Amino acid sequence: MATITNSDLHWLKSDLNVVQKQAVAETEGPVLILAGAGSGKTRVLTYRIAYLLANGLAEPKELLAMTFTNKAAAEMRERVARLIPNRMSGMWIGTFHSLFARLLRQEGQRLGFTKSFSIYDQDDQVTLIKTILKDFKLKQQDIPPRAVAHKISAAKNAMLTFKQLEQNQNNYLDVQLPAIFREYQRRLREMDAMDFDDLLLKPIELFERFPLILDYYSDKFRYILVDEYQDTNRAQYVVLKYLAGKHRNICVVGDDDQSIYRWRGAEIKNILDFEKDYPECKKFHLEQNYRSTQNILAAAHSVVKNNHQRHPKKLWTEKEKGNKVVLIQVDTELEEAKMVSDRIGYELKNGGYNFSNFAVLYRTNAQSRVLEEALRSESIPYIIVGGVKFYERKEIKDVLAYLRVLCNPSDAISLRRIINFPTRGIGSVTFGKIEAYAKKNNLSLLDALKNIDNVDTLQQNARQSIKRFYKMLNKYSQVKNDLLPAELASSLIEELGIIRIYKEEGTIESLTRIDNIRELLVAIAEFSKQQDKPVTLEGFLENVSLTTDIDNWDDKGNAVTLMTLHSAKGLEFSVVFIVGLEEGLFPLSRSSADPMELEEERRLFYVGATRAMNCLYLSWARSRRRYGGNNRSYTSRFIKELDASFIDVIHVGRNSIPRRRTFLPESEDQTMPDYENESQEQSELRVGMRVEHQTFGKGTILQIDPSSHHPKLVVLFDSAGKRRLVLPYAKLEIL
DNA sequence: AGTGCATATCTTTTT
DNA sequence: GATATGCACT
Repeated sequence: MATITNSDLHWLKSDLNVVQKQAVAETEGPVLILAGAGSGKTRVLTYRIAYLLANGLAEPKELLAMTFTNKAAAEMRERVARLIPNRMSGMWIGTFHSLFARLLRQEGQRLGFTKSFSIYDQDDQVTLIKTILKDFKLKQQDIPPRAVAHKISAAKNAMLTFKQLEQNQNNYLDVQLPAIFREYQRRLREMDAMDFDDLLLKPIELFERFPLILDYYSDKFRYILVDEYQDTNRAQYVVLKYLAGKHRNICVVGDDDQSIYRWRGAEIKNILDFEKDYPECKKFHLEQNYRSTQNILAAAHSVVKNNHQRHPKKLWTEKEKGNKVVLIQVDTELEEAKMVSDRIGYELKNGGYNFSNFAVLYRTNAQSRVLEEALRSESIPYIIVGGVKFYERKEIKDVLAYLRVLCNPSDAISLRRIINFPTRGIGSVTFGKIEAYAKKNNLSLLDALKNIDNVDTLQQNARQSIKRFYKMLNKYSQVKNDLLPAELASSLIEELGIIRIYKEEGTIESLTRIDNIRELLVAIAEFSKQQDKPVTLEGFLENVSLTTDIDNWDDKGNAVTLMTLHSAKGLEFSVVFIVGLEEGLFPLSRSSADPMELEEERRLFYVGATRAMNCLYLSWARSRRRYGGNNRSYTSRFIKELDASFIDVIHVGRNSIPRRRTFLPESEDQTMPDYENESQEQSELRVGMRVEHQTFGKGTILQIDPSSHHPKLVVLFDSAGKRRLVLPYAKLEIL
C-alpha cells in the first residue's frame, strides 16, 4: 500500500476518509474503485488528480480523465483547479466523445477525414438512413429507419463485424441490415461525417492501423482516470485497453448498481470483470454514504438487493434515521401532480427549503406535462431538463445546417435540409435531378450546384434559384474565417429573412421560433466569450453536437427541477419525488420480458432514490392517461419490494377508501392481474373474432402476425374495409 | 411547387 | 395526444 508522502497536502488528510485516502494514494497500476451512490467518488477522482500533480508524479499533459457528461467533466475540472490552481493546462479532461473528437480532429486525416468533419446526431442519422432506404427501394413500413439506426448503433457499440451481422438474421430487417450498414458508412465517409458511435470506433481503427499513433498516445497518457465505468460499452472498453496498455495506470470508478445505459450498449460486465482484465489491480470499496438519511438508504437498498447481476454491498451512513420514505397512492396522474405541488408547498413551509432543493423524477419525458401544469397553476417555479432539446428544434437545426454546410461542404444531409429553406422553388423533383446529375458525374452535391448549367433537364427558374443559392453560400464561405461566428450567423439569418418569415406567420409557435433563433445567436456569442482561445465556427458546432441539456442545468436558479431518472444521475436534492411507480411505466412494460432489462429498471429506481438527501416521496396513480386513452394501472413491483419498515403510506383521493389496502408489501400478494396486462388482453385475440375499433368501428380479425416487437394484425372492418393495425396501439375491444 | 388536411406512428431512457 | 408523413388540391 502506498503511503502518503507529501505532508504539505493538508487537504488530503482533512477531507478524506481512510479508504478514500488509500484510493487516492494508490497511484501506480490498475485501480478499481467501487463507489456507491453519494460516497464521494468525484472527490476521490479530483483529489487523485491533484495528488498526482502535487507530488510531481505526472505532468498535466500526461493525464487523461474521462467522463460521460460535460457537466461531470466541468465539475471535475473546477474542483481540481480549486485544489491545485494553475496546473490544468494541457490536461485531457472531458467526455469520451469530446476527447475522441479532439483526437480525431488531429489524426483523422489518416482515415480520410478532414479536420472539420461533421458530427451527426440521431436525427441526421435517421435522415441519412431514409435516403438510403429510398435508393435501395425499400419500404419504410417494412424497414423502420429508426430501427435501422438503432441496430447500426448497437452493432457499432458492440463492435460486431459485418460477418457477425450476416450470421445473425432473424427477420427481414436483419437480412437487409448489412447492406444498409455498408452504404451508411460509405456515405458518412463521403460526407466527411461521423456519428456518435464513430467517435469511439474510429480511434480504435486508428490505433490498429497505425501503431505509431497508438504508441504516441499510450505513452503520452501515463495516468488514465475513468468516471462511471459501469456505463462503458464494448468500444470504450477496447479503446481504454489500448490506451492503458503501456503504463497500465488506469483507475476506474463506478458502481454496478448505477449502470443504467445498457440500452445504449453499456456492458455492466466491464466493471464486474475489471479484476479479470487487470489481475494485479487494487480494489477499493467506498461504502460510506454522505448524502442520504438511513431510511432512504435502507429503502433504496431493499429494492436493489433483488438484482442478481451485482456485487453484494451495503452503504452505511453516519446521518440520522430521518423521515421515513413516503409512499403516496393517488387516483390519477392529475392528482399525482397536484400532490407533488402540495407537498412542495408543505415542505417549503416546514422544512426550510427553497425551490432548488426539490426534484421531481419520472421515467418518461411524456410525464412532465401534467406536472408542469400543476406547478404552474400553483406558481411554483420549475425548470425542465431534457425533453425536446434546444438544438433539436426545427428552426435551430435549420440555421445550424447552414453553418454546417459552410464548415463542411460535403455535408449532404445538411445541404438537403437548407436547399429549399426558406422555400426558394427547389422542390423534390429539382433536387432529384441535381442528385442524379451529381451521381452520374461523380460530383459532390455542392459541385453539382456549382455546375448547375450542365444539368439540362432543369426548369429555368429553378436554375436561377440554385444559382442564387450557390452564390450566397459561396459568399459566406469566403468570409467565414474573417467574421466572428456570431456575426456570421446573424448576418446569415438576416439575409435569409428567417425572422421576417416567422413574423409573417404570426402564430404563437412562430413567435417562440423567433425567440429560439435569437437565443441561438446569444448562445454562439456566449460560447465565444467563455473560451480562452479564439473560437471558430467549427468549434461551436462541435460543442453543439456534444452538449446535452443536463450540461447546462445549474442548481443556482431558484426553481424545482423536473427531469427523467436518467438525467438525475450524479445529482442530489434535499427532497426528491419519484412519480409514476406503476407496472408498465416504471418498470416499463417492455422490460418485464427480459430479466436483464428489468434489473436495469431496478437500478434506475435505485439511482433515483439515492438522489434524495432528506426526503423521498414515491407515488403511483391508480389510473393514468397514456397514448390518449385512460388506463387502469397497478403498483410497481418496486413498491412491493420496498421493506415496509422504512415506509409511510398515504392515500390521497376521493375514491381511495374501498379496494382494501393496496399496499401490503409483506403480506400475501393481492390479487392482481398479470404484470403484462396489456399483452394478456391482446393474446386473447383470435382470427375470426369480432372487434370494435375507436375510429374504424366494428370488424372481423382476418390475420394475426406476432412478429418481432410490434405484432400486427389485419382486420376487415364493416365500413372502413381492410386495415393493418399495430397491436399495442390499436385499442380494440372484443365484442 | 407549395399548401393544408387526413392519416399513421408512436414514447423509454442520451453521449 | 402530438408529431411526421402522405395525399389531394391549388
